[in-house]
Amino acid sequence: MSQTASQSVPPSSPSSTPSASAEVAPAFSPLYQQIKALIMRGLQGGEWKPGEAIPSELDLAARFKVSQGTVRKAIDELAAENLLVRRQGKGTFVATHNEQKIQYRFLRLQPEEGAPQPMQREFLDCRRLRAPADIVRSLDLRSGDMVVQLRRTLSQAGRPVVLDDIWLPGSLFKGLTAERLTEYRGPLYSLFESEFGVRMIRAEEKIRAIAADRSVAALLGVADGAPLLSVERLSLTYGDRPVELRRGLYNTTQHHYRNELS
Amino acid sequence: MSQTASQSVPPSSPSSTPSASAEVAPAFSPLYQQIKALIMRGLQGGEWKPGEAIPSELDLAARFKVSQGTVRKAIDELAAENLLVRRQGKGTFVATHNEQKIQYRFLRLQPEEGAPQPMQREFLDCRRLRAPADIVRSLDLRSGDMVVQLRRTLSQAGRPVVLDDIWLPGSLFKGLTAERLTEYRGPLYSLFESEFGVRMIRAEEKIRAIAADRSVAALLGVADGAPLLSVERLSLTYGDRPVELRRGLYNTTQHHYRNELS
DNA sequence: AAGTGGTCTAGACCACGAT
DNA sequence: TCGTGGTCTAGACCACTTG
Repeated sequence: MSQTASQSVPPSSPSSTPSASAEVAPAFSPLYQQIKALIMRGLQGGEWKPGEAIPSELDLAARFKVSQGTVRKAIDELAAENLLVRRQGKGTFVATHNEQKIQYRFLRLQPEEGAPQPMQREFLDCRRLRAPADIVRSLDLRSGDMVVQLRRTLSQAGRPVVLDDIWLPGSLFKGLTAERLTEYRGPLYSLFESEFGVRMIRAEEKIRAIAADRSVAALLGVADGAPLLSVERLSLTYGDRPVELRRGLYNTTQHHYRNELS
Repeated sequence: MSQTASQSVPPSSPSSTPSASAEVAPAFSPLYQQIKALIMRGLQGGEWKPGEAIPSELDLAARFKVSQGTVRKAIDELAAENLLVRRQGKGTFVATHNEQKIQYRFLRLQPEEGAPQPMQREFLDCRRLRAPADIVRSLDLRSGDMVVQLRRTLSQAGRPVVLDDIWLPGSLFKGLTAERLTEYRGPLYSLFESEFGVRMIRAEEKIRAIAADRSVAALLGVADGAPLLSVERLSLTYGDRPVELRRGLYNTTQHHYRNELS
């Protein structure tokens, strides 16, 4: 804590926070935000792995020399951002993509009627190539960098519903092969998390309606020119660094994309 | 407060909260939740109107005979749900749909490039009729109830981008006419709020891709069969009562629907 | 019974906005 | 200068989970 920890003794200089040089704009942040940043750094650095418990509030309070209430507020915000999950009586846990409950944390597609069903995956392609210009831009790479490109479908009752094209930075996904993909049980993000230490925290989606071209129509089993939902998702990890670009095409005759506004 | 307000004197009976009969499941809720419910009742009852300030935290604490911290936590949650807006140094205000800043609180459509522009509205239709069966179901009406049906477009640079069909319970929107609609400046929800006291708090959307039929294609200036984004929105007011069904068709050649996941 | 998160209180001080 | 929300603390007790 650069900010004086014991509030009862006021700091002599009012702006005692910043790191002396370079920094100009922030100049101050509440204690709990600093604690939040420290916890986040621990998460990013792998001090606590997904699914594991972080230290108790009292432990963290002792470690950081602040009150439990301050730690609590930091954790509250991290829990609100879905980075942590509180469980009363048990502890606070690092969020993960392989919870038994919500299978696809980011997939908003729902069947028109009835409860969400598990989907069957099939991988059609997995290759490494130099990133095309648009991918370079989206993933914030340098031109010439390698990317892994995947293509897969999600099916329900034998009918393909989703066709995903996925691009991943080659530097982060060194040993990713078609084999690893097909043999892995569970969501892709779960594999990314456990095998490559890449944790998707947040994502931004751009949604459009497009017409199926011939090749896509064949893969999804729809008519040429049929309307499809185009979902372009950019997934981000800690520090809002982009680590996946996904272009999905959804057949929405039996499904819809569900969203809540407030 | 049915729960004992002064914590220092513990209640003799541990389960002194519930209202004796009928209720079985809840049987207990934290003090701040009860305060939250009371504030929400004030909002619903119109004690404080949209845009107005609610009493200060200390005032509310005094009124409800609880500490400021408890009121604070209640308000925190209401602010997180976008029912209230905190403004440091000024007070806490009732959320409204006619803020200068975000013009369309619920419209997620963005131009492909450049900043969001204001859109031109045009009303094509406004009529009262007996609710069709599907509308009855969605709006939780009784069969035979009247509804107001609107049709309008939103355009940008002279090109129509959105075609909305809107259904509203007739009982809530008694004096709604085409004139009122065309002469009103500002978002529809702002008009609903100020003229009819109907406040949209939350909404659920189902999104699909569909092909434009002939009449729609003509209105949106696209080819017959062109893919369009179909956005079905159910808007809810206090107590999750549905008060609007909106079927929108978006031309997403120059725009996209933006969403954030976490 | 022990340990965890969850609630509640009371009081201090800070930062912001209006006066 | 005053009133507002925002931060921080310290301590009490409650509710849930595990041994």
